[in-house]
Amino acid sequence: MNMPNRTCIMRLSRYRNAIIRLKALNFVRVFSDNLADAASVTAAQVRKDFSIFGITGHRRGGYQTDDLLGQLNKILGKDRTQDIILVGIGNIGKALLHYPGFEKSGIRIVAGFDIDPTKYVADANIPILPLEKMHDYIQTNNIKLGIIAVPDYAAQQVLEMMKSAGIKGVLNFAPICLRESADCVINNVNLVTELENIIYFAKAGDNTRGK
Amino acid sequence: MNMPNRTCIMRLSRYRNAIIRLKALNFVRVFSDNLADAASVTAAQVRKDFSIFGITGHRRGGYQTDDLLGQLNKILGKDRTQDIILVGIGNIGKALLHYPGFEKSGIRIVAGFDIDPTKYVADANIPILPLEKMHDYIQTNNIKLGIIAVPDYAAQQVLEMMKSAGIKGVLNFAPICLRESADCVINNVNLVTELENIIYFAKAGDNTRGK
DNA sequence: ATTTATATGTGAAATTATTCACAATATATC
DNA sequence: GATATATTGTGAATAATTTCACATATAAAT
Repeated sequence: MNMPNRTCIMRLSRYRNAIIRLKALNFVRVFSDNLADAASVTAAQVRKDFSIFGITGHRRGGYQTDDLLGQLNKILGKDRTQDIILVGIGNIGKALLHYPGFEKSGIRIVAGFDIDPTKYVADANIPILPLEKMHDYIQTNNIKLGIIAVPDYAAQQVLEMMKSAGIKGVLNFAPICLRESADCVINNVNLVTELENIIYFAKAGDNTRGK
Repeated sequence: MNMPNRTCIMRLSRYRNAIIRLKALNFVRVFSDNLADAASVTAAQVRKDFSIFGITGHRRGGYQTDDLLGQLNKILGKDRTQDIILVGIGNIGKALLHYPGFEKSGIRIVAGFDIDPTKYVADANIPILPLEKMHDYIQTNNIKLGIIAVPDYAAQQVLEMMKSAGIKGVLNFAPICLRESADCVINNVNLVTELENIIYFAKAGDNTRGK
């Protein structure tokens, strides 16, 4: 059995999104070709991805929509609520704090942290607490996931704090490339970089770019 | 000469970020190994990436920091301001509207659009206009780039409107995978998918995932 | 000026990811 | 029930990407 890589898991998420839409259209079963269209990949890729996880369908019968969704939910951790903390209640942080997509998807930001006292709101639905309290909070509540949305110069330090408290996975929006280590997975999302990418390829005119 | 792919351009952006930081530390020259560290790649990768663009350094002397930054700026479109429009003034849209990283990086959101009249602010620094006015605006101002931050069900339609008006590159935050076409580059950024990715690999424990 | 040490630039090799193609088999049809 | 048809599952083939490794050049040292 092959190990899935990052892009494979990303595709699984896309398949799941597609299945949810197809279920809403009363699809009882779904074919690799349908998912391929919805996720902009080939049907062979869909089946290969499924085979990594031992997901099987029926020859000529495709996949049972409900069954498939259940299996993807399990793989992607959708079988329970995922608690996560957010550090940096600035521009991006505030938007993430109230992003409805997270709640819809079983991801719950349980607390926010900042160094700026004017940001503190201890009694809110999602409390905003002093950064000094983060370590305790993580340990007391056994949090394993974090989002970093602080300025670049503070990101590395926040990461170290998170790791020392037991965080195992981080989504980083600070415009600096945080390095992942054996004990902590990192996903760097740099909004400027994403835009620079489309600027480049839009300028190039023809978009014959790879994956 | 090889064609650069998406990940190559993303790496170039990272190298650029690193160079800016190193310049602030008064580095006059920089080695592939330095950039590799900062961007979490290998030194050979850095040199291969540069060779695609004909960027050369000096054997045993590395790269002149200023010169290198200039070349990367040119490739990434930093030699001029990039004007871009934003559709969807919701949670994420508002954050992007005032994201300081864009301005710092020569990216200027020139107008926002929404279907909700309560969002309109015609006389603001960045005007928020009715969606019906987007087509004209794009053509009058010769805009080539757009950001989509609308709900999933509206994203495809907004994309079609953008394309018909002449947009050539789109950064999409709606949680649906928009398909790119020969005349328009698309970058899909799905926040939930990004998180699901770290949820999966953090749970897996060891993070021996590929690129 | 000569030597030495070190970093580049790049083909070749290795690795990783994707697509092809088809046997196996289940569904649908008659 | 038999037959035709469509879709899976997967090894093999291909393609893409990354790493290796070293000849080449150049900066620094003596």
